[in-house]
Amino acid sequence: MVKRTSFEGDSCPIARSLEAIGDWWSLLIIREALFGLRRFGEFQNKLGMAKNILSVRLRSLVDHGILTTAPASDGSAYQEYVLTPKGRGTFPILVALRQWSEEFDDHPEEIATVLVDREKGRPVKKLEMRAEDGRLLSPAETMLKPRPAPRRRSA
Amino acid sequence: MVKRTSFEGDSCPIARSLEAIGDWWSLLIIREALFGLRRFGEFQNKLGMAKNILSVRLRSLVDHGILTTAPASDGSAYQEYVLTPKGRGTFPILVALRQWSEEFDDHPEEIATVLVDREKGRPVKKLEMRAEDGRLLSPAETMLKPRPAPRRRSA
DNA sequence: CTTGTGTGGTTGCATTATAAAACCATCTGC
DNA sequence: GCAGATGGTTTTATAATGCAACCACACAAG
Repeated sequence: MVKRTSFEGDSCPIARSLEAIGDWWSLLIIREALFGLRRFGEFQNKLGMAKNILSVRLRSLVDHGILTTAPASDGSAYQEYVLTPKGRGTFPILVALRQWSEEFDDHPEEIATVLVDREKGRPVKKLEMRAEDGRLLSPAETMLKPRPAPRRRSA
Repeated sequence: MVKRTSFEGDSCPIARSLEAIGDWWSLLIIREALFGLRRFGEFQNKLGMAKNILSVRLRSLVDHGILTTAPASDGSAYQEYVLTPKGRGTFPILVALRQWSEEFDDHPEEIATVLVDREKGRPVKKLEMRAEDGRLLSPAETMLKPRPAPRRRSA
């Protein structure tokens, strides 16, 4: 087989995430969905992508439990694509991508929008990683540990 | 042209990030680089990917300023690929991807490792988004604002 | 009921990206 | 200088992507 390698079954959680949303368009579709887009035509218009590709991606996102198809909403007989909790859970990923661009992009002046605190209108802080006890952690202060054995039948 | 659409020049910072690291392999290469891998063969062995693809990806990452080629390190006349600050800045993205998988994966028992606080050995908390004044923010408490006009020649 | 229009796709075909394997150049040890 | 390891490039085949054309259905007007 010469097909694109799949990360399904890989034990690395990063690879597993990429398997679901690691392609060219999925995260942008999710971005628009977080913004409230729901209809096929809305996505197609906003993203300017080919309809067949959009079709395939939407199906894939539904298969991965990120979107779900709702029968209707405004009376029309068409269906809509709405985010599941899993889909909404990608928000930190999008924020991290956004902040990386804001911090390191070679042409930051071309970035059109800033993510702000709705209440104060001020930019949000960089994502913070904290220990269980609340200490702020740098990458160097973390490490990977083998997953603890799953406790059996003890709820 | 029928080539893959490029997000270069797009005003959305998420699209701009994806332009650099939004493909199948780049984030995994970066993941290994964060782990300390530096040599072509190390990447190739660890990731099990085709050498030509690795070659293309490494070049692309270097072009995007995420990796840089260091002339040597252990005396051998080969070059190494090391992360730039921009490259190390992707850490939160990888953490976000990891945590998303940990929280929503259909088969979490297949995930091999946990990211822990090095000092205590306890899992790190979920990434937190905070306002300038320290308030913890949910997605709904944020919004996008047009980028403030760049102040000209005022330092 | 027939025609027209908009939405939501699918199909066909050309182009590009990805993958495996073979190949090649350079370095390293001897 | 020869054998093997390292670090790639080239070749060739398959899969993914993108555009355009097409089709199905709903709805509205005439």
